[in-house]
Amino acid sequence: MPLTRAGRPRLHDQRRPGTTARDEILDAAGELFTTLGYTGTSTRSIAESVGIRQASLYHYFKTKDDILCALLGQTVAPTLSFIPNLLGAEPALSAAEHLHALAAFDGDQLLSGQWNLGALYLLPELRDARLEPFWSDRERLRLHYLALSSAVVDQTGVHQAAADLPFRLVESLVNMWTVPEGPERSALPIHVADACLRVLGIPDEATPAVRQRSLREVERYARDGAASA
Amino acid sequence: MPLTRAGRPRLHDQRRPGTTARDEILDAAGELFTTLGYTGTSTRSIAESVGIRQASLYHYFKTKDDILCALLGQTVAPTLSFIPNLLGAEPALSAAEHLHALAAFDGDQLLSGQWNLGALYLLPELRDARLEPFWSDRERLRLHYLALSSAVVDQTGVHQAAADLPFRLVESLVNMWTVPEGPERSALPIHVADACLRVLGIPDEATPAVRQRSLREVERYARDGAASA
DNA sequence: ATTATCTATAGATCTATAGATAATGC
DNA sequence: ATTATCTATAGATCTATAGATAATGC
Repeated sequence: MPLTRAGRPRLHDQRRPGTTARDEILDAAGELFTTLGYTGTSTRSIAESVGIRQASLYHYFKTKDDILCALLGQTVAPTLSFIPNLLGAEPALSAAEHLHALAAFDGDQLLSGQWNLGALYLLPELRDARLEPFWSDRERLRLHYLALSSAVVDQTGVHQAAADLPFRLVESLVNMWTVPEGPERSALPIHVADACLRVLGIPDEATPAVRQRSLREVERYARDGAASA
Repeated sequence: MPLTRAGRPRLHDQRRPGTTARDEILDAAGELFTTLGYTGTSTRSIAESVGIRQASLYHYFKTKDDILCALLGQTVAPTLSFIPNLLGAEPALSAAEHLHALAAFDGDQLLSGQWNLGALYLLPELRDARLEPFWSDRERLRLHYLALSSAVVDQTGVHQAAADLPFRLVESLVNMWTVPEGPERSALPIHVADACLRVLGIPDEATPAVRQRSLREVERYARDGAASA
């Protein structure tokens, strides 16, 4: 266990959490990209915020884009890999239960990170072609929400136009980062998941039963499923 | 009626709609800021897109910020000035009717412009102090949604956490600009307004009556109110 | 004279690369 | 030898200003 690492020493002590320099850079970039935007954040400001020189970033990332891609990879992927788990639940989940569990898990992902990484998807410069893989992941997620919601409105009789709204409701959690950390904020994802049901025409009286089954699946995954993945 | 205007002639013909150079600039900036972001748009690209030289922008706007401010002024203000009209309706509107009308009008504003100007509020660089007046206008609007929604959930028994969601649902229309222009898209604001009621616990069966009264107020304003303002 | 544009440019960035330097590891 | 950092810098931007120029208006 070396007391110091190989390579020329830094001029400044570590300022950012993370066991590797790469993680320190991603932490700084996560904060700056989400607060100042991608183009609004210079590689120099990232480096300063880590406590290294601007050129040293390029030892870990080929371009500024690469830093953004590494951050984006942390966002949609966990929710996408949660989906097969819901599809395989025994006994099978109803569309409403599946949707509720998805919304609760996804919402929790969006709010629980150190920085508001979900907001990166709202940056206009992200529409660029080089970032297409991340958009198509997100689009797959949206279509999954849409299919589940569509099945629900078929039963409740609410207009099909409502089927896009659960995805939008969960997405809007990225605009709720102003809520201070605490029990109120932690409860937001479940309130939003409940709201997804109401917006599709499921009466409020029917939600406790759906919520109970849904949260059981989410917690089971948090306990077993994620560990085995 | 002069055939040509005073001042040195431009090198290129007009490319942008608008009767004044200022409007041409705002049109170009509206497109570029909403698609590439604020920092991602250079003053040179705005000028090129208008068909003038970069320095000529500064005859109309003191700084790049000034261009953004002029665009932001076009967004929240119309909805805010619609509110007194709803408060003065005779006979008085119920909270649900008032909320529905507000959502339908606001949603229509967000979708009907030439560019997706509502998305400017999602740009992270906008959090800056110099743009504070626009944020506080938007916050006033949010609190109005919140008060109305709060009154509705008091009656339906749905959890208070739902009271922030109608504002978020309407706001999410800025992420629906991908829907192609046509009847489906024009119907979105009303579907979202309906969804605001369901999310607060009003059953779908009760919405047609609310919608009827709400849309009567919106149309009355479109006919008389806005003209007199 | 006034106006709206133009050309030219200052001075401050910005990203990325080249290559030196100062540690550890073998 | 390998690694992680550093210094230095090229070349391409970017915003904003100064001042020339080519119209109309009186």
